[in-house]
Amino acid sequence: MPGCIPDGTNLFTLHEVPVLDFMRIPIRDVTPTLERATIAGWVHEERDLGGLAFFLIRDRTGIMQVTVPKKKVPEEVLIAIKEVSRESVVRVSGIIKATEKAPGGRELVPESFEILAKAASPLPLDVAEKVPAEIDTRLDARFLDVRRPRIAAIFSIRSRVMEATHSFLFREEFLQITTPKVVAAATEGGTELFPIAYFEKEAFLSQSPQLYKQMMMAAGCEKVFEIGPIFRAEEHNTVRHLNEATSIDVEVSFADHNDVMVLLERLMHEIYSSVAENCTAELELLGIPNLQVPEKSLPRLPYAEAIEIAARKMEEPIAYGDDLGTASERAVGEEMGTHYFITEWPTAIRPYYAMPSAADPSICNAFDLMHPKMELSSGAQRCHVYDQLVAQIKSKGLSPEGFEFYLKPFQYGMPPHAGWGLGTERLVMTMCNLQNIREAVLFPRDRHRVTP
RNA sequence: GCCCAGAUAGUGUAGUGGCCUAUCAUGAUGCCCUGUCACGGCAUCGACUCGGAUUCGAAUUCCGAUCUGGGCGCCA
Repeated sequence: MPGCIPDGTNLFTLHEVPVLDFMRIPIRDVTPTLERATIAGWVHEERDLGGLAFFLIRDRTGIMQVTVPKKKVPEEVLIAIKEVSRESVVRVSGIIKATEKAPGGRELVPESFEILAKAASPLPLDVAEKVPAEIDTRLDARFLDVRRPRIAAIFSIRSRVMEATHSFLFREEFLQITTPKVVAAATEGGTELFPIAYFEKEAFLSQSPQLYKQMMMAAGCEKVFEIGPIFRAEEHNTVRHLNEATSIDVEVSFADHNDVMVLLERLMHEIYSSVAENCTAELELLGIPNLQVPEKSLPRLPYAEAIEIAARKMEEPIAYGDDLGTASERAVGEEMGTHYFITEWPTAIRPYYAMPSAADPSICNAFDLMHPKMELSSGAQRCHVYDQLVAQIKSKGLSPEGFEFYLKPFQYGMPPHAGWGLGTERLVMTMCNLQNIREAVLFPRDRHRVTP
């Protein structure tokens, strides 16, 4: 069978797609030992030397050279290679030749060269990366941008991050849930919400699944997770904020902050290990040949000590009770040199739902997971005692009436619980050493961008 | 929300009042080339965000608009 290799690795035969016309071998699987092959992909580069022309054909699995000795190929092939443009989709069949002169030690000499879809020119950006493109140009033509192997590698890694997360949490017997993204009111207060038109009612896009996760604790589910979008209507303009982000959210019953910190550091270790093991080619493309896997156990840095470090290393004064700004985060991160937790936060600067410490109610059982360059996750043991929660809402200057649907489960048997939310984009960004968080999302939503 | 910066061929850039019918690279088109791999050579094509002002003269200075990038706050 032409176009099929002996072990049946062909993608299409594997899935028994009856369109035999498209039978082709993934480029990665074209070895010098094959006699003939059909490949399909995009024209990455062309080099015409006169009597001899070279085409680099790229599919998802790799790039290989098609060599055209013009005097030795059919007339139709000559017509096609004259007509074809860069980034057109082609299907090429012919003889495989082992040769040291070609990348990968093999080349394809075509007997047929079909143009399946011609690409217009000029291209909105240079896929072969001879000329760089700015992030804005790239996002406008994201489909072309992602054709670049280096960019595709980011999303391959992101996919692996999500797979590792699922697999870890399922192994830990978590229940995967999905909760509404259209909500009636603020869940945490503070951050701005996107209002939406919802028939005759007022509604918003959800900024966090937090309250729903907590309700699932009252529902007796004990261990739940959700990976989904969160929306924040802040008009920030930075390389580490998005208005739509993907949150990995976890909530666990009969657990405190220490338990879920252990869960989080184990997850981080597992994600990094999985990427290091399964994404070697992608990491190589991104210039990270040796991905540093964080230790299974990460340092716990009490907030008070973080403030001390920041105060020592920074020009500007900072005192206990202040929020850690960007500069102080970096100063502390530099000192720590690894992922770490900031623990024992003052109750005054954390949300109403954080559980105050039994030993000292002025600090609470909240924590942040930090990468040396930025915050990745925040979490806490939640307050599960109804009267105490109402009191805390009031002490933050909020009105309990606005939290009726949230408070109700706390009156009918809410177990003690704790959880966290982890920013997927920030995780991928820091892991891949990306300079802009928009690199870590296919179609970012920022202050100015709603398309594509 | 506050602050800073920027906008020149499809893409990435040079340019600081006349030397700009605008530089370089990449690209596209045509010609030459049988081992390229950032192929090479020759020729051609293609741009100053918009509006106003200053000036003999503006890509360049000023004002306004539009669009964009970034810093801070806050956060994932």
